[in-house]
Amino acid sequence: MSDDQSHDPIRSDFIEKTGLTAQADGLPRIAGRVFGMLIYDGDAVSFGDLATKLQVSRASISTSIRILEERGLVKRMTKPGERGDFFQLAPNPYATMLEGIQKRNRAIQEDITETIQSLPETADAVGRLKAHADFYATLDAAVALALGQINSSTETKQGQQPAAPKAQTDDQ
Amino acid sequence: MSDDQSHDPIRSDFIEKTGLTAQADGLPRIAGRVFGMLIYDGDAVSFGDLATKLQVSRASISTSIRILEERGLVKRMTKPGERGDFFQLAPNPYATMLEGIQKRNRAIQEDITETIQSLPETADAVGRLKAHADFYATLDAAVALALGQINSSTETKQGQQPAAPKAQTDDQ
DNA sequence: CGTTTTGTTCAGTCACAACTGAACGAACTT
DNA sequence: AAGTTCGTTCAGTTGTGACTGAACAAAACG
Repeated sequence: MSDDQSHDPIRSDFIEKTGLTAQADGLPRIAGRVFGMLIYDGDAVSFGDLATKLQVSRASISTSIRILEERGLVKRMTKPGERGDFFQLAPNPYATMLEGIQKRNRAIQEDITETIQSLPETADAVGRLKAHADFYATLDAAVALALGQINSSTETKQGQQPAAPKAQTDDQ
Repeated sequence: MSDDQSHDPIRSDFIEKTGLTAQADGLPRIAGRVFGMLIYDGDAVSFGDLATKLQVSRASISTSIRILEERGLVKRMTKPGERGDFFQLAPNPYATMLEGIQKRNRAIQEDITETIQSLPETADAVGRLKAHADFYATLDAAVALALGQINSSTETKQGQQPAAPKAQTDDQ
């Protein structure tokens, strides 16, 4: 076995950093480490391996995986001969992440817009609130652009998987 | 006094939402509420008023203000006749926020790049790590674009303040 | 000068979310 | 059938950070 990565310091470093980044993004750190491990290792990883190699309880793996699935970043699968569940990165996780950011920005922007509308136009807060809303609008435009780029570049690089842009997986 | 905003439900609603948004961004909620109050009320607000109107301890105001100052979002000032400190939004807070995001994204991207470089090119993780780095690069480009837009639009709207684009404040 | 106000700091409290172990149902093995 | 293994769920623990009150130094009052 040429790839017993258990003590690869570069690998564990990367995984740890991914965990911290995720934590700063409001995810549990373990979820970030799972994500990092899936990026680094590439192929489908078994549930048990996640728990063992990351040295955390299976309960933690379960909830972390649930979160990552909810966000559309990870896909659960099975292997023909094998017993348990396996996991790998979802087809286009980065686009999905951007969509999440987009959704959030738009919700905030909407909130501010509603505030403005429920205010008399003469109120002197209106100008500043509009600037605030504009900020999110600009940010949204930028994210939309990034999303376009990422989608087009993945279509080019990988053979085009069906790639349904709306990707309605039957999530619960 | 036509502007006793103490019981304006729209106002407190906005301030509360700003607090929640800030919390999701990793700031203390009270810091977000201070920020929201400064946006809504516009003019310089005294230290005491912040504590009183937001109904929190002065200690909380102190630390929240410190954080907001460190991030360059709020400026401390004094009023000629008055006793204590006053606060108002920094000149271009939204640009500053974007710069913060930019800084973070670039740091992450750099980290990933270093990981890639310390890896043999043959390692099959390299491709996925590059995609990961690409994600942050694309995001960075988009944020840079948004930053450009925001800077140019504020230059247009407000009279142009010196607006030093690099704005080296002696931070912390 | 002494007294009051102002803002910061620090120790302590509190709330909350991450994480764990144990209990559980479901599916597989024998 | 009994016995494993697997993943989820739930109760309990733990760790962390927000927030407060009190103590404090500095400045403004009288």
